[in-house]
Amino acid sequence: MPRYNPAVIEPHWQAYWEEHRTFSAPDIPTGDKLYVLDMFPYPSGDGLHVGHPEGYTATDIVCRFHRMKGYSVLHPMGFDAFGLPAEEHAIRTNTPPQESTDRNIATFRRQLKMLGFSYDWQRELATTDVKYFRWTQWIFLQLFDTWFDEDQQRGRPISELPIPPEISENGEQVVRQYIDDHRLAYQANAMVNWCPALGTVLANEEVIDGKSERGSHPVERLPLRQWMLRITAYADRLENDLQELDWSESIKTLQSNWIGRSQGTEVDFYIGSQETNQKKHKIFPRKPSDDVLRVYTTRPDTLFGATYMVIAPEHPFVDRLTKAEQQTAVKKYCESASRKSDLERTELAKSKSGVFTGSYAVNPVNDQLVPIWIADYVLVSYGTGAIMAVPAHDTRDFEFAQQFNLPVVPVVDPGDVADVDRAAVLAGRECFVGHGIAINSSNYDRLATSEFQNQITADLTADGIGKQAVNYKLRDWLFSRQRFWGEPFPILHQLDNDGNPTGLIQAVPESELPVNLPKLEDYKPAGTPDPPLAKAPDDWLYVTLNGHRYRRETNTMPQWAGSCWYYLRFIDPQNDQAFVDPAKEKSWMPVDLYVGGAEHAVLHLLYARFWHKVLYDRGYVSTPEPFQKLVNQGMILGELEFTGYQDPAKRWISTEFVETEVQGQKVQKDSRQPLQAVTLDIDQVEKKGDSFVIKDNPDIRVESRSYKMSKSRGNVVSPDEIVKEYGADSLRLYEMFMGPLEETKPWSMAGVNGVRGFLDRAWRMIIDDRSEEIQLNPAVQDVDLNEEQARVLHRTIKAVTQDLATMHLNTAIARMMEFVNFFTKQSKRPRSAMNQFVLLLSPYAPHIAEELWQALGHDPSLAYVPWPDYDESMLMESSVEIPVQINGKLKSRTTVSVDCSKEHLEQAARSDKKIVPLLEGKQIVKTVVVPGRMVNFVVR
RNA sequence: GGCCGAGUGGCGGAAUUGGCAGACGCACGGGAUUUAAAAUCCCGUGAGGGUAUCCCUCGUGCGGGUUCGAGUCCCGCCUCGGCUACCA
Repeated sequence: MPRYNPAVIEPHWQAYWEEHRTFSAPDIPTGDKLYVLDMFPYPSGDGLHVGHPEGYTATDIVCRFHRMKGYSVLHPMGFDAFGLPAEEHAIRTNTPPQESTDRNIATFRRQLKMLGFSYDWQRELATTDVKYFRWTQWIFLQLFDTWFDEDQQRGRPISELPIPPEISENGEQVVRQYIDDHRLAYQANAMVNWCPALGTVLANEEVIDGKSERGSHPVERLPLRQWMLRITAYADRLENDLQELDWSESIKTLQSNWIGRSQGTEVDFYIGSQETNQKKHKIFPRKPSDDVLRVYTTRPDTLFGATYMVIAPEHPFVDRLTKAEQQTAVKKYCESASRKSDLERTELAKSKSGVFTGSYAVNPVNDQLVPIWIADYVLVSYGTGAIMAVPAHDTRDFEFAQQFNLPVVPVVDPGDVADVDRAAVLAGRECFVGHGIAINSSNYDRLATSEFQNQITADLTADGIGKQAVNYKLRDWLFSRQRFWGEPFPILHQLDNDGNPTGLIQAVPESELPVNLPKLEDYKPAGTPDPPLAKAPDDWLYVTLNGHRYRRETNTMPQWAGSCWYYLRFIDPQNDQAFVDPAKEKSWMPVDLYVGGAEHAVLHLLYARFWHKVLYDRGYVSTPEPFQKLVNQGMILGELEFTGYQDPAKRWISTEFVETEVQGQKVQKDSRQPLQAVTLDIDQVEKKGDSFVIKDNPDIRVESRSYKMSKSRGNVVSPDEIVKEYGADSLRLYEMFMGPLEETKPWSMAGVNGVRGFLDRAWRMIIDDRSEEIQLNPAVQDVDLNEEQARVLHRTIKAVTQDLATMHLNTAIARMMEFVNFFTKQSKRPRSAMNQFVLLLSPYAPHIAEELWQALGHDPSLAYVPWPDYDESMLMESSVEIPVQINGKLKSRTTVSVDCSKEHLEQAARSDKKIVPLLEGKQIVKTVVVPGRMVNFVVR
């Protein structure tokens, strides 16, 4: 077998590594450690996508490199296996979801092994393993057992929660309620997407435009008892601790924006009877009293411009504030609002909607009566669910005021600012949201916005009608799903003698874990909002503990749960005494490099960091953050496509006359006629100016771009076909050669063929492809390197090593290609250089490298052979070509010795035969000489 | 609407961070080998032009600026992509 044949050598070396446990990691690292983690995949029925191996290959290269550098490397893989598709499959086929999950995992495992990743497969786990989710449940119990101490800014055991006397004097029931209200895991009523036609509760992503994704049935919003996690308590720490992390600034801003901390002021507007008017308190009450409507604003300086108020349709005061004559209208409005999805409330609503309650409140700063409206542009879940509306200085309020003819009172003078029509603002005809100088604000007039804010917040605080407040866009985490295929909650609901819930809850004792999923008769939806587990057999559902009868919690945890801590379990995957051994945890954590798709940039990473911080506060982990360095790989798109557009009469329409409608339909700009997309072949088009046009009709521009890979577009590439045709090493190499890891890049089959060509050439550089047996190419000889060969070798080692350290894997491959191009032309190829090259190549293309290493006469494996060193002195060339410029324009090049002095270089440039005539008769104003770099004469 | 990112040959992308734009690969063209093809090897390949084995001009989305010198820095735009969605 003289030719490079990946189909033979790849399975051989995979079997070798597996048999010899080449990549098993020690329990405790010896010497330097490196923990490199891939975001583990959801094992879908479609198998691996070429997007997966991109990040996996990059991390594998880093791992293989560090093993050769002498590090202890932990590089595990597992499966995030709970999830909706498996449950949908179970419903359709009436088979337990475990079965399809196991099948899919087997496919993923096979595909991952086929790509030669150096995972320690002994540590493989799936979130659906009972042995794993036993500890997911255990961590939930820690969250349940923790309260957040605001003063100390950390989570503490619930047993240390101080109980105020006014609580404890009301008896055990009230105390237990108080305690439950302070846990990090607590129950609340939250809205769910209930679909009566399907008889099930849907996840947000299953709802599209207010209809179910499957079957397009109407979806209602329904309040349901849910488990929540108090992530907002950790919001400030989650934001501040980002600073210490080696993550890209854009991901940090993304998380920071998601947390969305804003500082503002809470203000009470009096809504009681007119006679008493507003009361002033000594101190601002923690919970608003019944006769006030509390609002949150970031612009307390605009209080004098508040001309009306708005409460959310779900606000608890809706009924109280609705006057008899408005009853019908309000009821109708709130009902229609409850049917709207969040999306409909925002994007699709081109104009604002709302209804007047009939009630008024008193503006505390000027005692004016302002009408209270209900509108769905105010969200009940943010701030206090009520706002003071300042149409002159808030675009949303302005739109609403225009719609319903409400007064606009300007209170901020913008002054002379570009793009602002000051006169229009002062006349209330335009809205201005910037800072300026106060007007129409009594004795606050003439104050600058920020001074005003400080001043009025102090004054409101002194009067007990306001105080500074902080709000977050981040909401508490809705942590339960009405689904079967998830971790059961280790929670019991106490029942009274009649079998009704008492409202008291009880954690399942740690010794009773795990709470496994029951076997069900069928997986069909119950037809009620009850979770499927409510249909479980009684011997699962009902529990007797310490003489009480309990019913198990029937909600399950969301898919995020298992992925919140898997990186810890990989450190000690078999431990049945603890979720992770503390000594092992301390020696391996934190994760040194975490690579995955940007789609998890916010939620997964935020949730995992939150759990980690709770575990840290409770002393179970040693680092405040789990992932020290994070890299987000870019998306891999399908092959480049050319698309032309035709109208119904099959006439071509150039792209500048094509518009996209909201639903994605392409239409002609003026006539709004729908257009047909036609895929064109590369040789039907040509480049003209900035765009591509139809060759036979150069006035017609066409679209040229790559699209996301999707089944419906039919541009999905499977790793299986690439490995079959080109081999795993070619796939790995191509994915790295495509471009920078973080960038979005289009797939190209021709590109895969190109890197395969490189591996073929590398093979022939070392192996005699004419012989029957594997034997060395006769050009490979035990000879010393000549000066040039040594320079090329050491330059390659240096470049490849440095590029690897900075994860510029595409240019490292280019350097190795240059090496092969050079040495292929050498009639004598020193064996030592070939050895070094194979080591450089091995992290990228490990199978061919092992094969070549053996052919060069070494024992397997090269996985722990020291990484080549380079000698800086070998890189030096004796002479160097220096560009000579006149007025910054390149005019000539001159060759000088590498250690040439500044003076000498200038002299050489000045006397260059092309430069001499150009300088003749000119006055040299300035000469710039950068030794080893360039010379520039500035002349007049 | 907001935030983030990106615009360099026919295509993917390089460019030591202000110093020879287009490394490397693909595609394409020419040649060698071959009965022929595949494979392989060699040469060429940003655009335009000229007195054509040599030389000139232009050129990194557009318009300005800083600098001896800008793909790289600053200001203002345009286009595309991703995320997000009335957060008061």
